[in-house]
Amino acid sequence: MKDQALKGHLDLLLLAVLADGPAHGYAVLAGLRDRSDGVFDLPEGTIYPALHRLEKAGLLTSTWSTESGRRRRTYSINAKGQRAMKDRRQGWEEFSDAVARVLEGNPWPATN
Amino acid sequence: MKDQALKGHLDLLLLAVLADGPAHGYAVLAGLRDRSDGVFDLPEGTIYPALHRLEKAGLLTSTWSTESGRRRRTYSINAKGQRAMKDRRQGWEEFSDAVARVLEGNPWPATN
DNA sequence: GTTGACACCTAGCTAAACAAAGTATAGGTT
DNA sequence: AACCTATACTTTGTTTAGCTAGGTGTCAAC
Repeated sequence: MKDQALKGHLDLLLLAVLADGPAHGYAVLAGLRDRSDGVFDLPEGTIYPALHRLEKAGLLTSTWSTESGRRRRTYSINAKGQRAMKDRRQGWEEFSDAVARVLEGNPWPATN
Repeated sequence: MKDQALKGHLDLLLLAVLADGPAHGYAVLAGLRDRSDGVFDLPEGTIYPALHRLEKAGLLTSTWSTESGRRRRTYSINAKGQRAMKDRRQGWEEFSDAVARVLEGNPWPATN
């Protein structure tokens, strides 16, 4: 994947993964990789701070647990997060549609 | 449009506009705005440095002219730029397809 | 004579993704 | 026992591209 391509779209991806059910960071990481067929194989240094940011913004809540000796922080999307996801999803649609229109080419003769 | 959403995708948009024919910076600005139905209404401080960057990268060439008293720098996409555009276009497809897959939701039961 | 569209420029800021390091457990291999 | 890999989480600091906010100048309209 191209450098910088993710900028501004990661939040939506994380929210979308967590919208299917609570998951801990490492599972989100794996879920994102699998769902995107390997395109979004993101480093931990990307995903953990992003989850912290989303929790701080009040879109996620987290709870600690221990599964077979390993500490896990499980994130759940809340109502505010659901709303934010819908907003960002709409934003994504608008964005990608606009890109598509630009890529489609010029609808009027290139006079000037 | 969301903050940061453009990061990493602007080059493709500029190359796509210029692929329809040479244009000066301000015309690229307007073209992008029109083609995207106002979604990409970008400030000059975004577009001019980006065009400079692309020229420096050898994807565009520019020539100065004067049209009714106003200096214009007209940019043309060259062969290298055409190739770069195809690459980035493919990158965009891959990226947006991957986002779409993630947004589609979980294809397997959310056990774990 | 001021406003607004046209047309260009750049220094400096910001924020988000990332690299790179660290901690720690469990399980398998040699 | 020593080693490695996968799991699981954390944080500091770097990068960079878009944007803010200013600047220069022309022309037409009011």
